[in-house]
Amino acid sequence: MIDTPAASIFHKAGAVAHGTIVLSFINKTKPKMTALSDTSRARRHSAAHCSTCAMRHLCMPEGLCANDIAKLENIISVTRKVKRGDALFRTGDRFDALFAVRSGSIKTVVTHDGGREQVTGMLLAGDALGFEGIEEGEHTCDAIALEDSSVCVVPYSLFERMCRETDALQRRLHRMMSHAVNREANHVVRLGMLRADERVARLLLDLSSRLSKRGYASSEFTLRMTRDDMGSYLGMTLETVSRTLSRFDKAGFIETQGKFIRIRDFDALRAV
Amino acid sequence: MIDTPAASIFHKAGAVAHGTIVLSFINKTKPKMTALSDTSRARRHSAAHCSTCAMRHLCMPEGLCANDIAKLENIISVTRKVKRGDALFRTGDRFDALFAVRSGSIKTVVTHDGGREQVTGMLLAGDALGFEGIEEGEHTCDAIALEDSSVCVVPYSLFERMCRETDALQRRLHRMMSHAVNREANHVVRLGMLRADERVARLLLDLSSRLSKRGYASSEFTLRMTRDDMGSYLGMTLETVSRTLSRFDKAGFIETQGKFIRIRDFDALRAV
DNA sequence: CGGACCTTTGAAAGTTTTCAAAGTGGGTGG
DNA sequence: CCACCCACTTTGAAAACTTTCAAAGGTCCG
Repeated sequence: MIDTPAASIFHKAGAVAHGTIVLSFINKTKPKMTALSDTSRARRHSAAHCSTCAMRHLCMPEGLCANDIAKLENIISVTRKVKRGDALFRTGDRFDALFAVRSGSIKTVVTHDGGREQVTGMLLAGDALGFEGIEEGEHTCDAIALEDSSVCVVPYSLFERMCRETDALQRRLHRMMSHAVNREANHVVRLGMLRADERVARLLLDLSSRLSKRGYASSEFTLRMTRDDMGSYLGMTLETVSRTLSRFDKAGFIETQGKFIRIRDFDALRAV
Repeated sequence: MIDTPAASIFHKAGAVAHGTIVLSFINKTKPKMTALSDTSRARRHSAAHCSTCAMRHLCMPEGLCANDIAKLENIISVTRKVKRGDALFRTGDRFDALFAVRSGSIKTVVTHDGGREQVTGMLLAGDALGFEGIEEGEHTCDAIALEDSSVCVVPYSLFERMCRETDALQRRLHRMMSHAVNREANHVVRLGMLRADERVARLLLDLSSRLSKRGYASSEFTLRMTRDDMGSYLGMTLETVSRTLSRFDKAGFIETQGKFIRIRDFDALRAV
């Protein structure tokens, strides 16, 4: 597997004022075609390691020639930090870039007329977002950081042009958009066919598998979202989420302690 | 608005054997840059008129130069007929083309392990489908015709190449895919935040508005789907759908007679 | 015209929400 | 450093909503 050491493409921005968003324009360096040498990086805390993940989806030049890589670097050279609770973008904001989560996690939220909110997506490091904005040139949901996070910023018009020049990149973009479609479709099925406890079980298994793909333990994790977020995402109330987790705990499927979750019986969860 | 008379690009295939799918390879002719002269066409029955709609989204060469139009014609020259109940594609089928509904209507269905089915989409004339297949090169749902229908077939690899050459086409593809994302996201919201009667009301209003955009009366239509399909699409049982429609009827919001629906009070439906 | 499929309606059972109240935890200011 | 406060979580009981099971009527296609 070809990789580009994270630090060589992405650099941390300087100090971040409280409650604000910082754009950091940074130097780029040539990526090196070496295997990941420092595997310990993947074990470090979420906020530190995940440019590796982001790159696997969006930034990694797999399948691109040296010339293409150089062009890609020119485009994806900006990162942006979002503090917990702050918005990466909001409904109605002009769409001009796609984003890839480098570190942290982000939820997407649609606000219904009447103030009720629905969480439509949970994005982890490596996930791409923003595709919903292409259609009308405006974002159609809010993207809110669940913890202090950073994202790659991919200016859309430049990226679009590059996709016209490089078929490998075009293919990647199309696959990412198709993935976004499938992500939503899976969510529709989860909401439409499953009962409350099945939905909660699926969410836990989904998070577990996504975290393990990112190099974390699959059986233990700390949720970044509240019960309210989970309920909103799963189309149920926070009380029902809480009760369901308690029941799973009592049944021995999981251990819960607030936001910390340990899965003790994967098969039982799958069979719920 | 520039249009391309439907008949000049799309030709009907010959006889269709019962229960089978026919691919019709057809001659292409040069599109003419004239306004739609026969407006009565748009008023004819669903099964007859809708290539005009399909073109607006996918086939219409709006914004393309003459040279590009010629290339586009080469690609979108195949139509396919699907008889009611038959599949345009099934889960696991190799993905090699996108489709645009020319006439009729198609549902997309995901089959859960256990036999239960969930309808994830209702496509009318002009709607594009198949984007879910790009990610893995295999379709991830079944597409079943709700009535005898026909679709434009857009070979994906050719189309992809053309999008690289023509930025107007690329922009259109990206918008269509973004639209598919938003379509699913709206469905997620419908399933996650609304109660049964709100969901039914929304579906009626949604169908009404989509049909009226296609030149049909917005207040009267004949559903092509069964109560079971509606229920599956809305994440509820067919009995609840039926009861809800009966209640709307008694309340004077709509008139129902089996699959025929007349909306009498749009505001009441919106306020449900 | 017949039969298969679809729709309607009722009543009971089951699931989820709502309302209410108490308990927990973590971060901040004193 | 601790206490307090605010936001989050847990749990209970009643109410609301939806499904399930059952049976009868309709409709449409071949």
